[in-house]
Amino acid sequence: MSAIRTRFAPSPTGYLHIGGARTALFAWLFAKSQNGDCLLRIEDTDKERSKDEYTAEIIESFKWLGVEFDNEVVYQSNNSDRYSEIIDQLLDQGSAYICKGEDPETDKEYRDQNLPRDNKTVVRFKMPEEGNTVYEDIVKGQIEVANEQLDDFIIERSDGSATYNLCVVVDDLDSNISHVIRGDDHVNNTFKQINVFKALNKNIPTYGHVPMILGEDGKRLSKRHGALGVREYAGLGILPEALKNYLLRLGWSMGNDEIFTGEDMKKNFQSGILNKSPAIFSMDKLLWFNKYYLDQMSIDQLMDVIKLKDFDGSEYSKTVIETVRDRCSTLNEFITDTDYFFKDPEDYEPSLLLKHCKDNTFNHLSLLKGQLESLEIWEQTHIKEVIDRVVLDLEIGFGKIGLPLRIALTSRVNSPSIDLVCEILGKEITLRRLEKFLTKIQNLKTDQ
RNA sequence: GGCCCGUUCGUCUAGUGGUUAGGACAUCUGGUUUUCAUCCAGGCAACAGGAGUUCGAUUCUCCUACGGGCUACCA
Repeated sequence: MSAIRTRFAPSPTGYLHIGGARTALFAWLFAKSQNGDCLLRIEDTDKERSKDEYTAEIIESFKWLGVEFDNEVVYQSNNSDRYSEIIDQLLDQGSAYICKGEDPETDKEYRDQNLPRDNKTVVRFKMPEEGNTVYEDIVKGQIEVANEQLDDFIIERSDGSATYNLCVVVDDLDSNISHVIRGDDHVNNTFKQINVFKALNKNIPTYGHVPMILGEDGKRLSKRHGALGVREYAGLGILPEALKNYLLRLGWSMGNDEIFTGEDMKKNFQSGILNKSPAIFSMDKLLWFNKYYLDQMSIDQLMDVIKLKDFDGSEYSKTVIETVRDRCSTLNEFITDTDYFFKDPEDYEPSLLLKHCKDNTFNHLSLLKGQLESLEIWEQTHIKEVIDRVVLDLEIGFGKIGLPLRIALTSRVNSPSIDLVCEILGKEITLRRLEKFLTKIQNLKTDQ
């Protein structure tokens, strides 16, 4: 009888950012953990700022995140007749009044005057003038405000359209919302909405206000400090599971546990607790979660989500992924850190050459190249033996020859073990790159 | 300014009227690694301040400070 039903109600005036995504996750989990439904409602009554493309982006973002809403998406723009109906009812029963839309205090004079409606007037809701409005918040506990603090707020604009605080109540009513889980920027609206429910003589839903997310500098999250859209995290190479897990842990906890997969979340959400205070976003920790989920994936799964032409399912591409996976904490790093496995370095950082190629580097590398050419079994251990021997013979440190070799083959100073890289690349490609590199640094020397 | 809410390591947090205040991320130090990363071991680090209540408060109450939110014919 009292089925759990929640909703997430964004206004399509921008992309879905992580704060909204987290609020939605909590509303969704609250319902799903109790066999309930969670609806998506697009609050597009602000015709100026609402855009269809944002609606599409929001829906896409949730699809990616793996948050699936129930029933049809509700668009407030479709419900204007219904809002007018309720406003008329409120007017008829004396719970609202027509006024000139000046400041709330002067408008109050029209409370009982029955002004004629025209295209200049607005409709205000009559707030109780005495007593308190109190409610029990699921996350914050009891919250109370004196009614004298509350203004008679506008429910119908001069153009005849209904405003937010009225639409919300009507839609929550019509959708049979049992629990309103939303951001705590709405606590003050709750007092207004509760009084509308009362005027309508309807049951008031249970409210739960989750605190906001703050940027890394502790300030309100905005585009300037890291309030990226959900889709942008996807672009950064973050896995949806990781973002979801991180967002959950930002404000929700169950003992000392950190890892919660999609199923774990639903199963345990009721056993955990929601924090009352705002939390600061940390990219470092998100990345840690991302690495964790990356580690759980098989090579085939990785190949599937990376979506790079070079990762074609061949043994070679699998080997590449296997050898670099420890050093990657985002999907994108699999792409940017493996290019040298698929094509010869085109150019080298001049500063790199300058720093690591000294006078005798050419001779050292030439010697090494000669030794590698005559190596019959092209395997890591044998390649390592060759390098070790050359290092020993020349009485130099490994870095004197290993680093230039790494640069020659990969064009960078960090890579997996260079002997392993040689093996994976194969003898032919290794020698080819070495040859090209030798020519390069020889010219470099004659240029000087 | 008014109103509402909040405050445990740098960050996310666990926890209790009596605890060596726990974990995770970050950081630092070792070990592994010829580089980087991974991995392993260890270290540093917190109850905002002041009054009460109490035999005893991080935990309960009040005040202050600080932080966040709201204060639209936006949502």
